[in-house]
Amino acid sequence: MTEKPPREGKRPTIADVARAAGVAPAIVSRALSPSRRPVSLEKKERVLKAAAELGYHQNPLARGLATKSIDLVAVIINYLSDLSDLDLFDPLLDAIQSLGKQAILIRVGRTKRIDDFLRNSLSYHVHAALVFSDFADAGEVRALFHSDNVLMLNGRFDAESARIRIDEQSGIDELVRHARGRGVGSAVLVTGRVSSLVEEARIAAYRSACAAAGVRLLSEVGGDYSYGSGVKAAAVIAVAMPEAVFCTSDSMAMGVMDGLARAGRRPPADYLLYGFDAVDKGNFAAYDISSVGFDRSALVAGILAYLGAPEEFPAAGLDIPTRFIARGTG
Amino acid sequence: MTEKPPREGKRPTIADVARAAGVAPAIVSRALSPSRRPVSLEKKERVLKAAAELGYHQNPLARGLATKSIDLVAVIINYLSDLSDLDLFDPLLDAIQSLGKQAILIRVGRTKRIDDFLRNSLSYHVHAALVFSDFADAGEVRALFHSDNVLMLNGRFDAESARIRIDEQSGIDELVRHARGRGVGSAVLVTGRVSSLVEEARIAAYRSACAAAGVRLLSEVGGDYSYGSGVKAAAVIAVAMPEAVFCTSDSMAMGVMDGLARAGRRPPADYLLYGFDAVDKGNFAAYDISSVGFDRSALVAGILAYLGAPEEFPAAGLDIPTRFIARGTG
DNA sequence: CTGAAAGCGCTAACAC
DNA sequence: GTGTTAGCGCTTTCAG
Repeated sequence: MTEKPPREGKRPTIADVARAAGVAPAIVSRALSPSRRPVSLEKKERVLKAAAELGYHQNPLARGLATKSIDLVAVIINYLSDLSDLDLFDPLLDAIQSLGKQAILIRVGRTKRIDDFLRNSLSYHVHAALVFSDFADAGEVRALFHSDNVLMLNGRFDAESARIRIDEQSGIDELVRHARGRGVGSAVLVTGRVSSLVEEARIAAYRSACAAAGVRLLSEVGGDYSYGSGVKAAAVIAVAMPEAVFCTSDSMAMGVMDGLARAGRRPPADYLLYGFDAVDKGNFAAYDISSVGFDRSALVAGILAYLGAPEEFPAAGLDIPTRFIARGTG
Repeated sequence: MTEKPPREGKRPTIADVARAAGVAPAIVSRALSPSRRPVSLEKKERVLKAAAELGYHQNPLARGLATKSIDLVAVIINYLSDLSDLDLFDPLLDAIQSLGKQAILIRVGRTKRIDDFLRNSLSYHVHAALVFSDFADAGEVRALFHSDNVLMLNGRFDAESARIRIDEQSGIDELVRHARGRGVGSAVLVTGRVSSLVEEARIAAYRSACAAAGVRLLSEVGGDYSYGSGVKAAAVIAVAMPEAVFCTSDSMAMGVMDGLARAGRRPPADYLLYGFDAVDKGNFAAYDISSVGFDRSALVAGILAYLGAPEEFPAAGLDIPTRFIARGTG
């Protein structure tokens, strides 16, 4: 790292490199461009040498202003709080960076005013936006971003938007059939934040799967995806013990398990327990919870494909299938 | 949202607003600036009205180029994988955004070439960088960033760098004394990635605490902070069962607990088990692990103070004390 | 208080 | 293949 700006205190610019290499600034721009642009080999080498000696680094602000594009991907989430987030976002960050882009993580929390986060922010100019948060539909997001490269992963897509959908119905059907096969006639469903479209669809999937399999849904208990809310739900469930408990997150299932253990009820002996997400990072021996999962690397690969060539992404979107994953509790 | 750019397909610029309001571009710039700059109230109102009608949004790239600053905070981490990361980064993101800034998350993984991620990237021009990853020391990071606002949170600081240090020794001393008080004479230490400076210091703290308290450290078993590595470590530990097991992460402690349970050994009856981090999100009933923790909101508050006014940050850095948190296993 | 003009550092278009 | 020129959209002197 031979840092040696020509003018003290200022970083070298393309003009400095041009001067040092004895060429025009435009030549430097071309020589340093990743795509092959017309420059003689000899000059290119001179430029590269001069740039290295000066410790030159391109100013992405200036480039972004000139090209109207920037290698930044906005990742819009509600929270970073669930165990399953670790499984997903760590490899996702890696994937984004492998493309030479960087991720700007926007956590909208429970506000509905997503544009407050974007007003005058860089986010307007990102290469692409990955929308996991359900607090925005496709139209809103498109209006918010300068970029049209918006990938909806929250279920709130429309005909114009690129999307990846996790097909939860398939895995849920399988799960409920499995429970039925083990003699379950009635069950309780513990839900997450019901205002979410994804959660709404998930709940509907459980209802239809239960109806189809002949499992009676005794009640639905509201939670917030968290372990603590599962523990709370257990208090309600314990009153009229069902044969099975379906939870729309693994964390809640863990909570239910511990909550019901206080009442001396343990799966799978006393009831069958099912989670959702099939998290790796939370697959502890003490909570060996049967669940519904999908291939996360397939999701990341899909996102990667989108980021690499948004225009070639299938117009119909991508569907990632889910499947039932049998573990110890059901 | 009254979007109505004057020229089709292009976002309105400051010039468009100026034209609509019948003033000069400079006036618009001043009127829209957050800091109070000389503009007559009447024109300011005209500008604000015109901007709203046109759906004008400032272009941060252009502003950044002109002002050489941008409201972006780089957060540099190794991985996003531990349970404790959820406890920290969710509130941290919230805090950064509350300042009107956005976070760009840089995951360096196990590469040592951190600058590969930064080369020609926006990161060079961030308002500040928060360095959690230990793959860079203070000097390297300062050289990498255009900004001098680098906050070291990885222990690798020098006299010039702002820093927040988690004082782990205090909590570890307390923990070991606690174990000694319960009759522990010998113990095994399960460590994380030892190439990390923080981990190195943590290990040293355990050694000195054990020496001081009169606890014999039988051996040190290498892990990688993860649950799985804890399970593996248990196989080694089971051979010569110690009176206590100290782990440098809660996740590993959970793994050790499950691994030793296979051999029929359970804490606290058969041995005492201690973790590190005192994660909230992973504080499950089945893993009620005694641990060392610190006030995460104090850390976030410290970071917030730094971001708000880096130059006023105490030159001596900030120390966050840790304390022993007694739970069920020790 | 106002506005013209000069950049910030880079790329794209156009001549040569 | 090369160099010149003209912006990208904004802020900031600096006269008025």
